[in-house]
Amino acid sequence: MTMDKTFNAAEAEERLYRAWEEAGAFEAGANARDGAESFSIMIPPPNVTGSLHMGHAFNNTLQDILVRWHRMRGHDTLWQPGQDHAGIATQMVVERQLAEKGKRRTDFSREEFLKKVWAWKTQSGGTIINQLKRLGASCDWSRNAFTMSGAPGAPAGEDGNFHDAVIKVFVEMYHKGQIYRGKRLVNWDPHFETAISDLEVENVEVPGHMWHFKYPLAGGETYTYVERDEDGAVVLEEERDYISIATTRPETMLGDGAVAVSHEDARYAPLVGKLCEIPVGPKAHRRLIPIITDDYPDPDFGSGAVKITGAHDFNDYEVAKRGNIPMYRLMDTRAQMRSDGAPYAEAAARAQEIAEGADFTIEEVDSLNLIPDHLRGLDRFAAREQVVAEITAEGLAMMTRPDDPRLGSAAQKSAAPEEGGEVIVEDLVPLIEAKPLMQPFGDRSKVVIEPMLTDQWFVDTSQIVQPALDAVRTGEVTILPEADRKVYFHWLENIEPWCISRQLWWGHQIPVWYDEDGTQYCATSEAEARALAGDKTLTRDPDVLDTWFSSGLWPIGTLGWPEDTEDLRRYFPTSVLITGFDIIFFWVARMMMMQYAIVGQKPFSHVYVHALVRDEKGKKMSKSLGNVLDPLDLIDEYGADAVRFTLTAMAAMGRDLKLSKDRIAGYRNFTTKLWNAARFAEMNEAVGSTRAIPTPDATVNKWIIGETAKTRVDVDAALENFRFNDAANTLYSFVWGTVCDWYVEFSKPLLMDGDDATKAETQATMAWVIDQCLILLHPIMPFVTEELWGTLADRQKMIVHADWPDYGTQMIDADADREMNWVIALIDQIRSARAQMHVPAGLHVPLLVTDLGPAGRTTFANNEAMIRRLARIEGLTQVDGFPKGCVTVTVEGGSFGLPLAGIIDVDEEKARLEKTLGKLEKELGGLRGRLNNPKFVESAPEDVVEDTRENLALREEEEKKLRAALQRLAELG
RNA sequence: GGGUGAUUAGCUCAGUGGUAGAGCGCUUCGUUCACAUCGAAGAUGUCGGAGGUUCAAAUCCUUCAUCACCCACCA
Repeated sequence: MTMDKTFNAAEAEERLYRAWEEAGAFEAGANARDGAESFSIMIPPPNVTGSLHMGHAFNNTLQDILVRWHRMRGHDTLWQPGQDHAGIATQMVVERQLAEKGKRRTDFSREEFLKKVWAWKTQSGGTIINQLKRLGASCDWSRNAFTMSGAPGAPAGEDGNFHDAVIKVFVEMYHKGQIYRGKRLVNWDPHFETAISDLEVENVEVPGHMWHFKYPLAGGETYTYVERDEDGAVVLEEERDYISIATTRPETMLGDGAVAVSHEDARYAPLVGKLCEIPVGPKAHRRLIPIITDDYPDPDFGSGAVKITGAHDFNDYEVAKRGNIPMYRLMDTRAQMRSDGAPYAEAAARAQEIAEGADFTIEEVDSLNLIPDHLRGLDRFAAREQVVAEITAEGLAMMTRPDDPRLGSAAQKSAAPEEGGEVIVEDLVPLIEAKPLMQPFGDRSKVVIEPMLTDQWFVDTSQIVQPALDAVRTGEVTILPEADRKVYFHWLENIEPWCISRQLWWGHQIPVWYDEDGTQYCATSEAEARALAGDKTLTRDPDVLDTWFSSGLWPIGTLGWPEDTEDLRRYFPTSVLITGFDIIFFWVARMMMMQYAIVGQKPFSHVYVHALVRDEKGKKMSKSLGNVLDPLDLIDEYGADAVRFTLTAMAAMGRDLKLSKDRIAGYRNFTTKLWNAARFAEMNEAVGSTRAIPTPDATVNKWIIGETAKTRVDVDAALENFRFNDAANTLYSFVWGTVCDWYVEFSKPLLMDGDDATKAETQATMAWVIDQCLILLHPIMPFVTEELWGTLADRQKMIVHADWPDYGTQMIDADADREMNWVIALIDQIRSARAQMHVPAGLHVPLLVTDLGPAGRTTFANNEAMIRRLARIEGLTQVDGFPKGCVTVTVEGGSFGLPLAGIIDVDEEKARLEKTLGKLEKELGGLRGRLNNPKFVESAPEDVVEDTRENLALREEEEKKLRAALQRLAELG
């Protein structure tokens, strides 16, 4: 049988993966030794809507390396796969499909809609599984989990415990007082009409505008406004009948409950406790609001006076809570100005009573619609234009931008300096936009988030955060790299209540029922709630839970909790979590809190946080930039092994990796190199399935066994410490640089011209070495190694279950090591000299030697065939002195000459030797300088001093020989 | 505003106290029977600047500069 010249990845990968699956190679516990320790990893569940992107490829390659490594080591290994139901993202996909048919979600009942989502999930949810398989991920697919398995309405085949686990956790935490419902200001997404958490919004700065408006004082009252500079000198003093308010959101003026100034702001001190008028709305019903003090206003910013709109701004919300200021909600769920409730006049009248001190409740205030009738139903941005235009027309706008198209001609007039337009400004105004949603519809919704006062469910994180902090502080859970510990601590130490309710349909519906009076009944089922409620009519809370609430239970939920399962005992707590830095808060921190809160144990022992995959220019890959590299395309082009190896080799801890196709091509070449080394072995019958470590006589064979042992030790140490790139680079240089460049070349004369015994032991050694390469590479490059493993010999087991070696550095033969290093140095020197002297490749010349001692002579003789072949020389000739026109090379213990008179240029040789000498002298200078420094000899460790001395002696010897060679050249010239 | 990281060969990056490295690219040579997705040889660095600690600094400390990211953001 003849092997092809290259590995056909496209053909082999699917076949090999199928073979693994058919053999049950990835099942939990496969290849485990009796009584073996367990090793378990939970996959970060990709969104069920997702398709494999570079981040997944990176993340799962690293997991697969660890999993395959542990499995080969005979550990009881589990890689738990699964998908996340991804509330918003999934609902969005299905809603878009409906939109194409001109339908909306609300055209269907909740049950009908959910049926469609499930149908979509059943049909398309497996996409990412197949893509992970293409990458070679060795998950136990028989256990594939889903964060909504077992939910009501789930079709056949979607059964499981996850829903029950989620509900049980909610109920338990509710009854412990760790979950509560309350009216709070939350980030509201007006497009999806749901609350989202702080983590799901992104602050972006866009050019905006800050308006300054006059709020007239009640009853036409006036005061003296005095502004001073830093030294207290008066810079402005004038009578005013208004207070100036700056805002970026004029439309929210309709909901102002007060104006706040700093306690220390002398300018406004006379006004505190008085009323001012909101300069918007029908003149007959303008509302008056109190001027109060609070710590929040900064006297140096804007006018120093802040309007307080508790229902639509996070800072105002805090002020309003402190000062018992009513919070008037202005918009509906789509962020359009409210059109519900009583007419404006009625609401405004009631608001006026409240402003003047009447008692009120949050609910009552929330029911008041303070939108003037002509603005009702307008989009918030249209309302803003309208409000600005109206105020401006009244002459109450102080500063504005004359060219602002939203303002119209009235604005331009009012901005004229003579009419009190003080300064023309354009500020950067922070807006809050929705974060990018998940794949495949990755573009952000672009909708501007509206802070909205709504009833939501919260986890009181302050009650459950402590164990999550302690675990990392004490080292019970380790986080790598170190820098990410700080990120983790910082967030948890400043944690806010976690809003877990979402106004969606797709998700775990909150297990709380209300009776007519609004009393809550939290229970695991409606029957249970009914039992609590007696004969009252119950309605269930329509909200669903934040996706991260359920994925926070991923470790225990996938292992069968709340049942006390065998799996939990075997695989929990899990060993390692491998994840991207972008979900430390979303997921890692929450899993920590939740697992401790529910089962009182850590979810995992180690967290390895990896960085982002960027494009070759260092840009984040994004659809809008068009710089996305699709891992599946790359796998098609270069093979999964090359893609995996590239990601592994670039996985330096804590640093983003810039991916380029050149790099992948380079590692594809590496698979070809490995393939051809194996092909060479096969052609020379250096193959076999023996597992015993060979015990050869030939030095070169002893040497390569020691090199292999070093490599195994280094690879294990690297993987033990999550230094994936070290593992990859160690293997790369061993396979290419040591095995292919040297050992295979050394073996050729032995295999072709050696005696039978030498040939046989070399075949055996090479077979073993190649097998070791395959085994050690298998976790990183599973496909090509499995293919070669099967091609080279009949095996008892596939390589996926091959025994990971445990031999160590005791296999290094120090004499063999020294000898081969000498041989390699000699060959290097001769090659280098030949190349620089332009000696034709075809010319083999004798190697002359004057001063090689008996030991060197033996070493040379032992390896003569190899040296002759690789350095292209004829035999060794003892001479009394080198003839004229001889190229000289020096190695430890001797100098050699290549008689090339008439072929080489004497001047070139002289230049070459002088260059070598120059480098040598620089080095000698350094060495001598150090040894002449008494402090160095005193302070440096003994072995360092000793090494330096030895090195100096060697270099001095070399220097002598080089000088002699130069001397001969001089005589010649 | 707070925090974290980065700055090393033309490019992308390893390298946490002891003689500056890899891959890619570049130059020269090579059709020897594993591999041209290859081989051999070669050039290229005041390790961001400035101080300091040390016998010894790319590495530790201070400071500055530039870049990146994260968090919180003044109405």
